[in-house]
Amino acid sequence: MPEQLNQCMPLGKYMGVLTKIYFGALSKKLEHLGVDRHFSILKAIDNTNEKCTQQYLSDLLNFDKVSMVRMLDYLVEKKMITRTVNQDDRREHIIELTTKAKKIMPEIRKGIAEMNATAFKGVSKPDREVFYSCLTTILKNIECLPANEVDIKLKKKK
Amino acid sequence: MPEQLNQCMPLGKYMGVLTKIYFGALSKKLEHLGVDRHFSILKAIDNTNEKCTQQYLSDLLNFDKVSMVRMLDYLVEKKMITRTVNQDDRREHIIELTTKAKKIMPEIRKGIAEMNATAFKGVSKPDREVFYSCLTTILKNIECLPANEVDIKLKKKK
DNA sequence: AAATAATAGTTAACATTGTAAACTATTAAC
DNA sequence: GTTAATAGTTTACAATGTTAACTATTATTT
Repeated sequence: MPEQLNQCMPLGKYMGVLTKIYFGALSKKLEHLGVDRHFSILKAIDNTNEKCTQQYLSDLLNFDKVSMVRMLDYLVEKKMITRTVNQDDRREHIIELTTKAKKIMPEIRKGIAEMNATAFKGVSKPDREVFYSCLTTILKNIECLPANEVDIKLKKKK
Repeated sequence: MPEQLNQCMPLGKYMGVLTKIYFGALSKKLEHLGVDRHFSILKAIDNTNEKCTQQYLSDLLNFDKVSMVRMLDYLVEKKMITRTVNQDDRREHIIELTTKAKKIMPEIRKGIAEMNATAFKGVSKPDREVFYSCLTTILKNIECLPANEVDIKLKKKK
């Protein structure tokens, strides 16, 4: 059992492996749609009721905007999303799912649900709630760093 | 609060930022020793009583062996570790800290402890225990995947 | 004992993501 | 109306992951 958080980093890596596993078949069916983060992006777009801009997605999923541009380029190329200029604020691009993407959303949701079921097998519901609550606290703590500790610029939004 | 694990991935990324913050000064003092994972490696070597081979470190810290070679190359270059062939099994290399590295271990331990204190601020001890226990279960669940789901090769050790 | 398989480590090539800087276009603020 | 801020893009570079091929050494098999 890890004693310190700096020994827990493989979680992200392993979840990447899980994603590959649960979306392997779906990925092949979709001309090898990238598997690592693209499914999370599609789900996030689908979940969003308000206008979905690239900045919004970057903030929500915590990808930097350069990587977001690259990933959205990829999804456009794969005909999974469309990018249209927002006429109310022409700096923004509205991201929307194509019909092709909408059709596979049920499979994506199912894959993500199965992934989570596998990960949390044997963890009780209350424990799971504590886990997510801790995770939330940690993420908050980490984002709100004491100003005296640091190069402030690390805290600033890019 | 995240509902599903695939939305929690920034934890690893943020911990990287924290590492940079808590080791920024130390890093500068050490001719800009890389900050992201090198401190964890040094701590792992220092913690190890048994013989410390590259394979052992890869397994412990969950870095693949190619990356481990690169990072150890870097640490050798920075004169923080030595690599010596194990005369009992000449395939293995024993990794040891140099005196230079041993001297800064207290600072590294302090930095890691402060990092964890920051991350867990406001999380009760029992909750923290549940958190780590969940994390352990999740990591176990993810490593022991049901064989019918997958490309078995993903499970194999590299 | 010799052939074969497995292990530890290395190297090269490539893909992905993060980061920083410079840039355009557009909107907001003074 | 000038200046500042925001959304997005592009380029270049660094770090890590992945695969495959490779050497050297040790263990296993026959």
